[in-house]
Amino acid sequence: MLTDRQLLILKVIVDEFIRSGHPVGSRTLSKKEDITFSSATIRNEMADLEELGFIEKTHISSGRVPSQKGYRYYVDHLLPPVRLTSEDIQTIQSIFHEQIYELEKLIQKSAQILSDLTNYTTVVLGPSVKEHKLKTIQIIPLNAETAVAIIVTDTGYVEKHVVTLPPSIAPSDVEKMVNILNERLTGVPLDELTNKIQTEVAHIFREHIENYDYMLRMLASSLDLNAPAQMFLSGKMNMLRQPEFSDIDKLRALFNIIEQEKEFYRLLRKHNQQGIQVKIGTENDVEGMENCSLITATYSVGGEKLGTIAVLGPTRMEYSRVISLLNLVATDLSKALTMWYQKD
Amino acid sequence: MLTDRQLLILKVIVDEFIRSGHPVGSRTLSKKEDITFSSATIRNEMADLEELGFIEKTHISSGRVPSQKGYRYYVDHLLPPVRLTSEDIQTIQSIFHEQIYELEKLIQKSAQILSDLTNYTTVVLGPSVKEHKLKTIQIIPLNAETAVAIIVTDTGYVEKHVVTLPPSIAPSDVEKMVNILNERLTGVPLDELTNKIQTEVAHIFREHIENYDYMLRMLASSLDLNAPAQMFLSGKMNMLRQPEFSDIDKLRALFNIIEQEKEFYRLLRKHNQQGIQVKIGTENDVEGMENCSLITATYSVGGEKLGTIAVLGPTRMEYSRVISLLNLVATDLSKALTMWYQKD
DNA sequence: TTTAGCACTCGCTTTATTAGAGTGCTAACA
DNA sequence: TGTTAGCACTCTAATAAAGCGAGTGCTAAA
Repeated sequence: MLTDRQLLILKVIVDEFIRSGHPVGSRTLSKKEDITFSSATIRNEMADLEELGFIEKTHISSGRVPSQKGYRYYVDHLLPPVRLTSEDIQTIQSIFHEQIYELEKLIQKSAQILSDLTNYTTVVLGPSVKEHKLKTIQIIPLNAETAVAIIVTDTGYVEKHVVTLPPSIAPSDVEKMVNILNERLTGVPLDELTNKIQTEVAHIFREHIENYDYMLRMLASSLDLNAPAQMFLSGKMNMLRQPEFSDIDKLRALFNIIEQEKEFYRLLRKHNQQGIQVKIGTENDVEGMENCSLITATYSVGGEKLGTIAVLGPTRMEYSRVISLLNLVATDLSKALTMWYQKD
Repeated sequence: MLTDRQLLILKVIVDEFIRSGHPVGSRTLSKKEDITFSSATIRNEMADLEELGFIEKTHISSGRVPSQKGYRYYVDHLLPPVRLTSEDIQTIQSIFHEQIYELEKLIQKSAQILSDLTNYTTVVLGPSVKEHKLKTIQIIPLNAETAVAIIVTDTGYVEKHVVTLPPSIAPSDVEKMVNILNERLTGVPLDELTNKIQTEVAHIFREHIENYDYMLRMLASSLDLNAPAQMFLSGKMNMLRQPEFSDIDKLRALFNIIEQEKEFYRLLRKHNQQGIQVKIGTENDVEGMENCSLITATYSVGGEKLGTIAVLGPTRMEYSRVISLLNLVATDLSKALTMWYQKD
């Protein structure tokens, strides 16, 4: 539908606008090396491209700016193949060459490096803990009334809850309880714990433990992991550098969304298939993100999706570079995690 | 040195400037209810106050603005006694009436409520974990190579480290080790752990544990709590509302400081005596905080300082209100914590 | 000592002016 | 028929000029 020349012009407009941030005029365009025809010709073509909705004017006699549709087309069909500099590659691989033993740290580091390299904001949705398998439960009494319940998973994830104990409970009962729990529940995925306790543990408790009812309720409440999945954010402040957010009100609107985290959680969860996904402007379907694009990738272990890693920037984003970087980080992260999980 | 009338004028200028954010002129002042004399008189007095350095002009024919010295005098001698609204008081006390069993949550909540009520940023320096006493150490093997070491203190604080085990170690040895550690170290403050291990535990290890050397080093590294004390921040984005930071560059400078956390840590640590402390502008001695004031208070248990809670805002801050709120929160937090600790 | 009055100073807002970048259209050219 | 040069026109952004208003300092009178 679009001629080669139109495609060329569209591509150069987007490239140039991403580079400079200013609307692109026909004269500027005609001076680009790839362009062999005159500014008048370009003007004609631009009029067509505008009619088709790929580019827009900011005012009647201004240069052109890519529309959302234009960005979409650019991302889908015109992305220049960007080779990352070896510096970038090295920076990224350096984190994965270090021996890092903590999942959270590794993820946090990935997010940080990505936001540093892109100058945008990075969001990572951590692996859902629900599928991790219980390694051990410990209940450690702190004083007469309270104890801290600690759950450790096979991935090294640790969660703690401070709980109140019934005043009458015997220390030996707590110990007995913990033993029963570990005996029965080790290896069970966290999201099945509550169930399993009801079906398999409850009746044993009933036999052996005083106050079993109270204890069961306590367990249920502290095992009910309301924390859905950890979210890691890095480079929030990079948004301050983007000229599209030099307006303090827009900035505030955006930060509101970022700080809420809820929306992001939804957006990142949506991404289910493998590979890179680019959502431009209103495609995100979040009020206040009309001027933002979100590029997401999943990371996985042995083909099974673990979480999502994403870069948030203005629609005028360096798509090509960000996609390449994100791809690399996601791949390396997946590799690192696969190694990690294989140790079991 | 200052006449009563000058004091009155200074006070009204500061109050009015804090309220409106605009330089205060003699005519505006003369209309205030407390003021019984004419604008010309005020002009004369203002000239004197300016000469003494308490107020400044933003330009030659502008109204007056408090200087840093002016704020200082105001805070030291002219603070209007503010009675908090009962709403404010209720809001604050509501958090402390709930039963909250986790120290971190309680502190985080205090910070949040304070930033919500003041519309400024709140920083809390958590209790230094170093003085907490060890309740138990657990080492939970995850797979052949790694284990997670968990430290629990008498306050319910939990810290974890993923560690590598030497391939040759026997599970029974790990168990033995943990037993020895708990036997010898329970009740020892965290910052003495390393020491105690060297003096009391090392030789026992030597007798009973293979690879004792490696294990000791591992323990040392995972017990060396480089985390000095947790810092909780709340309401960072409130700074976006302050007109003094409508300039994006100033905003960025400030956020840089806030995100670094290092400076704050230093500032909050400095505050050692009891009571409220107000640091205005350059008194903070941090580049980029010339336009900010920091109001700090300590919270404590039984008279012993545990941590610091602070509100950061522009020099044009509602000192009176913030001081009252901070005072209340710090007091209530101390009470709540005293209750908490008494349970032992 | 206080106050009224007045000349004067600036910052801020509005209005004009201009330069520059860009467009659309037309007519001529290959 | 597609391409290009040329031209009139539009609009922004930057700069200058003008007027308003809030405020000052000084003087002289009460």
